[in-house]
Amino acid sequence: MDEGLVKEVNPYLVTIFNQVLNIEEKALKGSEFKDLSIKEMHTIEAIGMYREHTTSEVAKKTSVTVGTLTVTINNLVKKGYVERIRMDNDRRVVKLGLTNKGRLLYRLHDKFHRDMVKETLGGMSQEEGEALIKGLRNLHDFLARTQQTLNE
Amino acid sequence: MDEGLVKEVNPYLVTIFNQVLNIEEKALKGSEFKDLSIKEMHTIEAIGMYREHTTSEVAKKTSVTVGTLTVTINNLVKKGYVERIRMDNDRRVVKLGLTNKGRLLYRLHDKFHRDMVKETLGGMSQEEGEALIKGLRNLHDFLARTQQTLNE
DNA sequence: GCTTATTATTTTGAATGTCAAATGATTTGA
DNA sequence: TCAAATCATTTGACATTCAAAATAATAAGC
Repeated sequence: MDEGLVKEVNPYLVTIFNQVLNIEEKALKGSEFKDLSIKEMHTIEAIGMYREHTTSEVAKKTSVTVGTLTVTINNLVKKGYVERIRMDNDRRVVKLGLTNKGRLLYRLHDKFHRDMVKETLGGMSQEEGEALIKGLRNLHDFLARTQQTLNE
Repeated sequence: MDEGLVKEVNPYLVTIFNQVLNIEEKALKGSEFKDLSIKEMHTIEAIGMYREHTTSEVAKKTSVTVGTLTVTINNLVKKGYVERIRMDNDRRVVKLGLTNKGRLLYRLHDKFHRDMVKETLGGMSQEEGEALIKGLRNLHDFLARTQQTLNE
């Protein structure tokens, strides 16, 4: 593999990271959902459209402790985006779900992501698109392995 | 462009973001630089190896306010990674530079990024690698345009 | 040369995000 | 039954962040 490509990929990755976070933050602040931070947005994203995730699961997905998540959820419940449902078969367990307001926001955010990806793939052929996916999959798998190693 | 690809790219991007941050955080904590957070690490990355960036420039690059950056720099100076040099020709301006300790860390972090990218590109042909770059470039340009629009 | 505006940075106060440890509630298993 | 395990919440201490105000230096206009 050409060393020049390696040099080129790195700055793109770094910049893209910052850009995405920055844009999402600004888009939120300019919308009807300005009472939310980007962290809260991503918690809503992790909860998702279907009431199937427990506190522990969402905490793992967002890489925070359950204690931190509980605080976040308290705020989101207060603001009307999330609801807690305690399970009847095991009353220790709480499932998290989005309210109608939460769902509306979820779809909006999802659309932003879709548009971003569509734009990325726009002007690429089917073959190039598949190569991009392959690259992302490689990256994803490498990261998963690395994460595994660090947790041992 | 195939709609299926769009659906596949999105989850990869989201997961990759979280993975990278998580791994970098853990790698730091397990190294001799455990007195640094991931945010501080990225500030050092933005300052770079050559003493040429002002406070304002680095703040813009890392997407925080100058006030926030000043606080961060205060800590990094205290910990011995960064030094401030006030310019003689315009004494309002402060240029930020890395100390030897800072440079050592910078190179270590840079190596991590390079390994990550090498692994990503490993097993890909030259053509596939170029497609990945093209995708990243499209994404980067789209984000830059979006950011521009939001700032108007 | 003075006054005013501009530019660059720092300080401050308030809100949010974070973790580790302690606590509460419930279930499981011996 | 009751001790241990599991799931979630609360609490206390810091870290991170921004907006706004304060400070400082320089430039511009008269």
